[in-house]
Amino acid sequence: MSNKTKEGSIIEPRVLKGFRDFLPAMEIPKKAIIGKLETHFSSYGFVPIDTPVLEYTEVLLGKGGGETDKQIFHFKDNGERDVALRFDLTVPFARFLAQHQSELALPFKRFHIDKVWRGENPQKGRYREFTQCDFDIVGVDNAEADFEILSMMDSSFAVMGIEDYQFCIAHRGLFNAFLAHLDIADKSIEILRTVDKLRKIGKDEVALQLARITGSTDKANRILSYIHKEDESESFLDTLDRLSALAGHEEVHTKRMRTIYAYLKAAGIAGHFVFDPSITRGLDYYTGIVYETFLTRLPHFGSVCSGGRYNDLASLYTKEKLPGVGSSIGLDRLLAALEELDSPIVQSTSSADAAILNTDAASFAYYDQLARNLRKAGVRVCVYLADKKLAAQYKWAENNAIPYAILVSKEEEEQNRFTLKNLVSRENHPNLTLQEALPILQRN
RNA sequence: GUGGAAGUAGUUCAAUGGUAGAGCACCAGAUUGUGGAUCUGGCUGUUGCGGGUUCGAGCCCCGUCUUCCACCCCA
Repeated sequence: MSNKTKEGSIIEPRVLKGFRDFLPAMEIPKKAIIGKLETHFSSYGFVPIDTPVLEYTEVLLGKGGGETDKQIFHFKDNGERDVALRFDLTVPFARFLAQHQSELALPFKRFHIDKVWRGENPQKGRYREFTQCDFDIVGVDNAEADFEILSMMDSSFAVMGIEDYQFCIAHRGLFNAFLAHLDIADKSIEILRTVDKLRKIGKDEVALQLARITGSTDKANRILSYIHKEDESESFLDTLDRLSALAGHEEVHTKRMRTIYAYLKAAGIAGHFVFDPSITRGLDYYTGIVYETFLTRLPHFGSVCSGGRYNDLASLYTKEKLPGVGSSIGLDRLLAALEELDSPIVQSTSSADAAILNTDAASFAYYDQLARNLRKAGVRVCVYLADKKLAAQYKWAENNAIPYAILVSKEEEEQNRFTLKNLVSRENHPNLTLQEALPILQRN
């Protein structure tokens, strides 16, 4: 294989707009987070699944709206089939459920961490290829399932080591009941999209746009009073009462939200959740509770974890009733935000706990044996493979964020001992046995 | 997809249309194989890419690619 064309010119190495390579400095923390989430999801009894990256276009476009159509990567495959890259993990999951429902025991709780593709124009924290971490519960439509998803969102952020975040919750069903009460349910989608911009363009501009959509200043003001809290400190339950009254004393959805909040309270995590009636979500398939997550120090980055209840999604593919609720962490956006914040989470890039330096190439077999013994004890260790001056070897270890060097003199080799050197403090621990070295290495 | 801004060495930044520079980083050596000092030398580069105008383009014009911003939408 050659990287040259027939003319002998070198092909410019490049990747598509919105697509990225991951160097170890970012891939290591990314993989670490994924590992933590997988362990965490499993601890709740969620199970992993996988689905194809490529699907029939009609399967993915079944519902979701015109915007999805525009953003989906689709093309003809070599057999002239109309195919598309998955736009999210939720729609393929609905297809998966319809296809395998006889093999699944409901309620079914699954997680799925993988890449999705959208043909949007990229920006910081916004890519054409990105990883979503989905977790969903299907087969039950109740407050307990809604709560468990919210509870897992909260504990997932704790597990990832992220602080300063806020979950903003609303209820699509309650809002639709409110619109029906105002007799403008037919304009629902347009209104939802305008309401969603409150955070960005402010209430005056939203009021103007709503008046244009509904043709009524009065209705626009009533929508505004629904989505905009005059009193920022209004409590979750007070907001709920106010919205219920505005929606003509709506009962069903209000009661659901009350129960969910009671569970959050009992679990001691209610403080991370605020009722934000302006959260509506752009995707059309949500029918109940919806939520977005913002990092309080970087709100303009947008939501890093969103989702909601979708009771009719699987109805595209089956007559069976398969209500679901779920959430998705936007891992790439989250990593971009953590990088922006100089978070220690994206700075832990060490490839090993210790490097055995090459002070005598003739001793390689001994170094290898020492490395094997350390690995058996659970230490991540590598042997420096080139034959260079020690200064270069220290530099190499430092560039790889390896905290300890291991040096073996002739005398130490004969006694099966070695010197451990802390590469940050440059402190030496000479003449150690493996057993003596382990506690020092394991402190990290 | 639409509109705007930007793109120079690995990186941070200079250069009126007139010969591509500086710090840091990197590599080699002085230097002894347990490094952060100093000195010497070196690569720092087809100025994102391709055309055009011009005696001459990093600079002006057109196209294109990428990044960033806004719209749209979203994780």
